[in-house]
Amino acid sequence: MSIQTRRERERAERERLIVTAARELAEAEGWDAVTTRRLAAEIEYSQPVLYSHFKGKDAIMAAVAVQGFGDIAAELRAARTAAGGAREALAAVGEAYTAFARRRPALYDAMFTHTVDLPFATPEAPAALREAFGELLEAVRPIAADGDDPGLLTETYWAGLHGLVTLMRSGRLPAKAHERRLALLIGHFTAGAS
Amino acid sequence: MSIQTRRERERAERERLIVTAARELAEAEGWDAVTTRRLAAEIEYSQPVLYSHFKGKDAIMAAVAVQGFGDIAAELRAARTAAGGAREALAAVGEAYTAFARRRPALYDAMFTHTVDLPFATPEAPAALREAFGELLEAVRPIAADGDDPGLLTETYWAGLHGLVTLMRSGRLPAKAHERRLALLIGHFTAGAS
DNA sequence: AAAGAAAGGCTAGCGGTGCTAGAATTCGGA
DNA sequence: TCCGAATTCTAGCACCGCTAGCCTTTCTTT
Repeated sequence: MSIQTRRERERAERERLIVTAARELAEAEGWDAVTTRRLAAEIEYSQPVLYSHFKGKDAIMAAVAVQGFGDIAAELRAARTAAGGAREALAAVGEAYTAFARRRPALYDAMFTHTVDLPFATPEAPAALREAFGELLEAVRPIAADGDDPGLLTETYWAGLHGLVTLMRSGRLPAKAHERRLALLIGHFTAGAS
Repeated sequence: MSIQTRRERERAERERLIVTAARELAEAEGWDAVTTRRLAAEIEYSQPVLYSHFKGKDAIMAAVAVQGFGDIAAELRAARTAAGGAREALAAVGEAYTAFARRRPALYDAMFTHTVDLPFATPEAPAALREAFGELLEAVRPIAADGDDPGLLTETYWAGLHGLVTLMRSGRLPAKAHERRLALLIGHFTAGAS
């Protein structure tokens, strides 16, 4: 049994190596630079090894995305719990979200832009993903008006944040006034709340 | 001179043919199906002909996008002018925008998702693009509070709409509750307006 | 009308992509 | 020590965007 477990351990380690290499390469040079050949060279194995771990390149990106959900969940939680009132918490979470997107664009793309076959708004979604959404939800819930579904309101707020960062990163919105736009979004969502 | 003008006319016609073929192919089978070989076959010329009209595939997509801006501008204007009050106009424009995105996803991607080197928030932006944004602006302006920059508010509203449609189309938001999310977004933007 | 010049489109090919079949190698167990 | 099984690699497929250079067609000039 010991040999078997060692093999499995080494295999898991190599899988982590692949995901880490993909993430670092993407963050350093963008996803276009992450080719299967390049990635194979990076981990010092041949290309087909990648396919014994993942179904294809998209699956590798999905694994990177899951890592990212863990990261952003932690950052959102830190921002939320450090804030004073409900208004401040919503603003802090919004700022943390857009800051994450701007600081780690490649990771953000894997998580929210690239087509990926991860289950999202279902119970089968990865734990890290549900946790990240949960942080948004906890920040939105206190400012939800009576009769508003907090989940739907969170999705709408999330869409606003997502739209801001994607339009800005593609050059369709000038980065200059980002803070003011974000303030407008937050202001309209907190209008009439305590 | 007549020969020269005939040549130019034929050349312009062929250019239109390329853009139309690209748009139709993209709308029928998605942008992945739009390869230079496929496109060349569609217009019954060889590949290099494409490059005598456009710098590359991205430039063809940009040309398709510009067509799309004209389309959406017309639809937004129709929705806005048909609406009664300011609130209704904002809602109508929002609904028209998301309906356009859902009805013509490939076109929407070329316009708002795909990386493209069109100038956006500058005076050099294509006329159709500025017109489309202008329609949004005219719908938002009446509900802007004193002290709010209408342009920035429009950009923020636009980001909300864009976030909703992109997250929904990538499967990250369930399509089911789209109308309710849209209503929430519109409601928060019209809060406190006439 | 014939010859030269210019313009335009085509064939063929380059270097790259994601992915895979099948050979070669390594390694544990008898 | 040898065999069988698991694993890794080499080599290659079909496709991508793009381009060099030949060849045909068309216009201009003598």
